[in-house]
Amino acid sequence: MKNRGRKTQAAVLSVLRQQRGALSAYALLDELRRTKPTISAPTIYRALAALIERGQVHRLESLSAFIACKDSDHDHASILSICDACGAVEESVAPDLLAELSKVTGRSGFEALRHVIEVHGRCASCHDGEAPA
Amino acid sequence: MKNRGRKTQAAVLSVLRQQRGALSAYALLDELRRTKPTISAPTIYRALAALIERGQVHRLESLSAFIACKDSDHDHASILSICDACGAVEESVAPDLLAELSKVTGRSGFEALRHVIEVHGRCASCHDGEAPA
DNA sequence: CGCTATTGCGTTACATAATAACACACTATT
DNA sequence: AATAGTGTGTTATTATGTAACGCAATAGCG
Repeated sequence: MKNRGRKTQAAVLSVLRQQRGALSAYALLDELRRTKPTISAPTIYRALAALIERGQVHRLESLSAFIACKDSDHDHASILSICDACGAVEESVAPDLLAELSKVTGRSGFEALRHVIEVHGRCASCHDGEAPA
Repeated sequence: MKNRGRKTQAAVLSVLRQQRGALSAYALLDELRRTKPTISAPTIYRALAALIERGQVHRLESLSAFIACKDSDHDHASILSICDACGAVEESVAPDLLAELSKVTGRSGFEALRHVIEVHGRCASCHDGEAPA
């Protein structure tokens, strides 16, 4: 049988999709316990690992948090914009930029295998809403 | 007095500089305890915060680890190449790339304030040394 | 169809990472 | 010298992540 753990994975993904922002593993845990009180950390982490492997979930390294991937199809790494005010996360794709990045790091013979690109700042709404003074 | 905590910061920086790769906060702690057995976690974290603030230390978000900054002068964010085989970390600077990145994330009105760019892979030595089969 | 080996999920229990909150030391000022 | 103020060092706790074990589900075999 191939999909033994898929139930948990589906539940995790479903919760993540309901969120506007990212969720820490333990926030996710609390959420999932509402319907399945016995669930525990490694279960979550394994589900997350599988989902990340398949590109359905991103881990935000700089937040130790997780978010559902929006666009279903991409093998390429994402650029994640994180609003530090409201927690909203936006995905961008820019293959040219990644190629450029690999070129820069490759100058010394480094072989790039995985790109982590996270940009912190303010989203449009939070930026506009700021007090001008 | 302005430099009360500077002793600790200097010690932390000194240890980090002796390393080829990055050090976790607790590895750093163990190291520092050799000369100052009473030192503890928050002391380290505060020293690291100050050093990071001044740009003398980088935090590797994807490793939860820290490394001394090589080139003394830069306000701009670094691109960090991390060899997953030997742990070596290399810094690159590419202002054009950062500008480009800000442009991409800025399409939706996002204001970029801090860039986290970490590239995992193999450094030149580890790449060359690999078994071809 | 039941028995047994295999695989991998779920859980318990623990390790690592980070920080809140308190107590004290040093400095500057009167 | 006494005192207020600032920030450091420590204790204790919270958060994050994982190793290792045991069990459930399945597939192979008699």
